[in-house]
Amino acid sequence: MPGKTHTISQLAKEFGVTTRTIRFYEEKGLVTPLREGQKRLYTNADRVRIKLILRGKRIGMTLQECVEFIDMYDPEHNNAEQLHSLIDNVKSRREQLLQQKRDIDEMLAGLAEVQGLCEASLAGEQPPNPNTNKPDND
Amino acid sequence: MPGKTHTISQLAKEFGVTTRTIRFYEEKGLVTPLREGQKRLYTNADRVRIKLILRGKRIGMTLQECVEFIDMYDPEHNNAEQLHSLIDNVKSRREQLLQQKRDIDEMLAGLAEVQGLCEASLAGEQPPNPNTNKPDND
DNA sequence: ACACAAATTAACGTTTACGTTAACGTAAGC
DNA sequence: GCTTACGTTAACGTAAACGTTAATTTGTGT
Repeated sequence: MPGKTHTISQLAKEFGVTTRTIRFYEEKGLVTPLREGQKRLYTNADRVRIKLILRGKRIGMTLQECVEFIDMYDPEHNNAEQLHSLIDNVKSRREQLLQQKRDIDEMLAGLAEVQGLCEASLAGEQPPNPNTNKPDND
Repeated sequence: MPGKTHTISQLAKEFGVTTRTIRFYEEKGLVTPLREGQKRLYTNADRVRIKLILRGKRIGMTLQECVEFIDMYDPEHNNAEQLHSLIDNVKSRREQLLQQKRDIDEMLAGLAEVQGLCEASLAGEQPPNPNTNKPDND
């Protein structure tokens, strides 16, 4: 008993994607909703998978990477070898995520700088000369 | 006098990309290196542009978005209207970056959980039952 | 019974970001 | 003088992630 299920358009609306997108994920094997005749029925687990996919996409992961990420949660990894490789995977993922955070922080700093220049330029009179503030050298 | 310049393969090696990639960025107008006859000469400013492009890509920006980002630093925006729209742009960019940071933090939390399960499973005897820890419901 | 919204499959089109030859010029080292 | 490494343009190929018709089918209200 899958509890409450959702239609494709419910989920599409909830997540701000098209139904085509969700069906595309199914084509790629990312979700496998139940069927009631022709109609797709999405369990809450399906919903969460889609949520995780979209979260991954927001930070630039490919769909394949999203799947790999989600699959880490699955109990398919029983023997020690697979567990070790999974842990390695987790570690490199973490490195990558931490790098992304550094990148984002640098960008945020850059944005703050730009915003400061803009506001100063709007407030004061001197036309801005951002060249001295441009990222030129290391 | 552009100071020290770099060849395409120097930069390719430094950034871990192919020369094709750098030439592709030129095709798209993202960098415009000097020429010495047929050869491309990259100034340090070019180098930094490429660096910023690759940084943007790491967090999932398209090349076009990277350009828009970099262009915020440029002194092309003189009148008030453009400055205001630039500030708006900066603000929405920041929102997006902050969302990405949240996404990353959630993923890091997920990874920590997975790693914990793995290590527990390797240490102890009980086969893991990650179902109770899987992201099932809200 | 009939309209109409919402679901379905199927297939082709599009954009992005390069990879991959091909075919050739140039400069350095031996 | 010959190889080897590195440079060039030009053009075609490709994988990812959908968008976009098109041509039905199904479900719901009246």
